[in-house]
Amino acid sequence: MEMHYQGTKAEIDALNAYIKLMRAAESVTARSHAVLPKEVTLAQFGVLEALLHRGPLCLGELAGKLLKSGGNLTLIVDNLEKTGLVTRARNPDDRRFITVSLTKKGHSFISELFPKVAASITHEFATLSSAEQFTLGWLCRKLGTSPSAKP
Amino acid sequence: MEMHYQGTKAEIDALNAYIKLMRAAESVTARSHAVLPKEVTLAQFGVLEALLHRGPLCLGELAGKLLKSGGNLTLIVDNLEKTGLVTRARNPDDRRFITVSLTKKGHSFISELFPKVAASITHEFATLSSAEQFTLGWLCRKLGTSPSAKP
DNA sequence: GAATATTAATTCGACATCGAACCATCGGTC
DNA sequence: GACCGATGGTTCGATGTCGAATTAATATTC
Repeated sequence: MEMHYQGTKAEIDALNAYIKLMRAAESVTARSHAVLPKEVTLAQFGVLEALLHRGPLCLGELAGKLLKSGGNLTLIVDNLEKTGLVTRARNPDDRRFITVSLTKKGHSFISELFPKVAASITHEFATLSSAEQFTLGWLCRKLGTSPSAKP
Repeated sequence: MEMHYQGTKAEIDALNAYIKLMRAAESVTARSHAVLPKEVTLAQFGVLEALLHRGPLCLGELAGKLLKSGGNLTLIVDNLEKTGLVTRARNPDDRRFITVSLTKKGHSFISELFPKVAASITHEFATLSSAEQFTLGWLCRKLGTSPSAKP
């Protein structure tokens, strides 16, 4: 939390904001996902949630949505398949693609779990007013989509 | 980015803010740490930075500062020791503690690297004004230190 | 239509990460 | 001074994560 670094004011301001940003992201995630049962990990929850709200997706789409590597998704889906929450199916039109779908068990599992996580996140954000949440979202959006024009 | 979930307004607002928070944290970290040479990972950089700015620390202190598990720190320090950037030393007063210190090589390495990362983070945050950075930090701080009073 | 390039997924090795079990050390108490 | 609980590190198994190499399938080009 303390800054033990001598830089310009711009650097100190940016580093302080960055540290707080990271701490907030980590601690909100840790607290709000404490409701996850031990049967699923955070990464697996992310896949199930994407499938619930967007329908069946192929592995590349999942990797894109979740900002993970392809090799990573292969493993996560492997583990979800082992526990019977999703299934793989080759796309007959283009046999390179493999579509991942929720099983009946997976659908009822994530349908029941997601509202609990949503409520938990909402509870965490309740320390901010609606306007503050909007401001936070706006600032984060500017940061996240920064064109990052290299000088 | 789109919300495919029907909840209360409070839930939708919170989830939107949460998604933007996570995306910002991930993308700023990814872009600003792209300057890291391939010899060190992000986790290793975190340890080196802590040692540079706070001096020698024992493993438990490192785990606390970086919010990582003890077992995790053992491995990260193992790898840093292999590449000769840090050393372990048992504390003679209390032989349970193991103090981790930068080697000469490690000190010059991180001393040279850190300013580059700091400049990169500053560059990423330059899309926000100083006041906006302060606001963002303040909102994140409220979120991160939320007492999370369970209802 | 056969050679080539592109794309999707998997595999693999290295590192990260957690949590639980384990081991060593210290600080009591009796 | 021997038991006993607490504390700090390590080990271990499972999962996650990346990036590079590989494989399978499709698209393109001549």
